[in-house]
Amino acid sequence: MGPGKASRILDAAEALLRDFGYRKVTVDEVARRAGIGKGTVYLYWPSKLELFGAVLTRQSAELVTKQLAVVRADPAEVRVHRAMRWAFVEIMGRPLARALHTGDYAMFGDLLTSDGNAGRFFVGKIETTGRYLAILYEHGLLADDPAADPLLPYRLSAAVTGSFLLEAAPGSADFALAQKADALATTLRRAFEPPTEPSPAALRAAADELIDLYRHWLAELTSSLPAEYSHDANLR
Amino acid sequence: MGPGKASRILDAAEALLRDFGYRKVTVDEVARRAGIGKGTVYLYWPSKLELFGAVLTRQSAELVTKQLAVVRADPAEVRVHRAMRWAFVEIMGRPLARALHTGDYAMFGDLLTSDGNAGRFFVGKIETTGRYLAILYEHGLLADDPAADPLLPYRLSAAVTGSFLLEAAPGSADFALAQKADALATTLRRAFEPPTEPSPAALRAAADELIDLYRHWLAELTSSLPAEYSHDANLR
DNA sequence: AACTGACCGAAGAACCAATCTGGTCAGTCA
DNA sequence: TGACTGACCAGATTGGTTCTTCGGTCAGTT
Repeated sequence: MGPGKASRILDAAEALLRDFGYRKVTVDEVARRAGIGKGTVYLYWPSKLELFGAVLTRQSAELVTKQLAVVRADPAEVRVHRAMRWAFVEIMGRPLARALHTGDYAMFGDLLTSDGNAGRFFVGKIETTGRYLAILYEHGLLADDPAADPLLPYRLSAAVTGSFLLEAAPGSADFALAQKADALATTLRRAFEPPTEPSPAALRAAADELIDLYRHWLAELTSSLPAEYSHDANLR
Repeated sequence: MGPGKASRILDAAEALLRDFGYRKVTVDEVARRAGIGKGTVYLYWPSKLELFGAVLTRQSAELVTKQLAVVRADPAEVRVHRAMRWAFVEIMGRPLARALHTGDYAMFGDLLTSDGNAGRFFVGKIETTGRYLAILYEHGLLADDPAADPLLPYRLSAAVTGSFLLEAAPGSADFALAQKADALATTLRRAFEPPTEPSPAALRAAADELIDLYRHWLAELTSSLPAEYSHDANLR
């Protein structure tokens, strides 16, 4: 079987969103590009807002799926500085994810400001980050105990955010993306990880737990997507 | 003698800028608040843009003056994590500086986007940061050699920027300002400073050089302000 | 000589008619 | 029968026009 109808609609919506932004894209345009009638779109999503919300959710699901594969291939990728370095490069390579993380909200219009939509999206991310840190500390991959230091997620967020938002500002194009990713990794390794190199066993154990965490997160993300996305091999 | 006329105009412009933003404030309003005629404003500055540019320059000069005093009182304040912690708290306590650093550009309108104005302002800051880092490394207060690592200023900027910009986003009000400042300090100390505690002699030597650097910077800032600001005791 | 405020043109606000678009639903098609 | 469609509607948006405001000037006042 080829891609389902829902997927084709999401593909069309995603391409148009990338090229013209939420406001300039009409539901009719999306339908025509997907080769269907406008009414059909409303058989799958109750509103334009939900449709494009699904585009973002799918994008997130793709990212999590890919990171899952990366960690499976190399357990050392669980380490904060490796995971964030990977995420930085990956996100910067995706126009949509990039715009989302560099604060380029012109592309999204009301899509994010309208409450409820982006809310759940970010909350899931914050929760997952908290558990991620707990797993790392448990296996000696984090310098500070997240349970004893409630500011740790904030501190990590602050350390990472700068790299993303500087990408939006001009004058940061002086360096290659890989260099900036390395800079972020260096900062994170020193500021959040223990000075000693982790053992392969600890990495393996942490990776196993993280994979489980990501699989649950992925299940949650795909649950609000068309059914065909719930059959991903990673969920088994 | 009381405050000069130029100062009173800047005071009026600053208060109105803080309360209503660049676009909503008229030159006539500034003049009336300062108790003078509109034409008089144009005897001191050639345009509205330059007038409000001077407001920002004065704000910078105040910050540098204050930091100068802080470093004079305690040489340990030259250390990256101390200096940035101080700057973070100080800037967040000043509505104008805060808006400038949290990306709240609604307050500034064309004031920053119009080329040439903000350009020089930020360039001076970048140059000074570069020299600041060189001084620190010279006295063993920095883990990496800025001369060998051209990305260091970028890396520091990225690490600091996040703290400022998270202040603009909602949901960061969960923690006290002092806690967030401490978080920033911790990240910076670990990511940029050597693991060993610096000697008082090194701090003293670095502080002396930094004070000199700041005095030159201050002279540069006040040179584009009305003459009365050039007589600051710190410039002697 | 320092200062002022009436005045000018350009930029922006306010208004309104014409157009567009999110969402619905009666009807078509397979 | 049920998946699908596109004409239709009301509310939002746009574009064009008029009216107002404001940055900057300068002849005149103090």
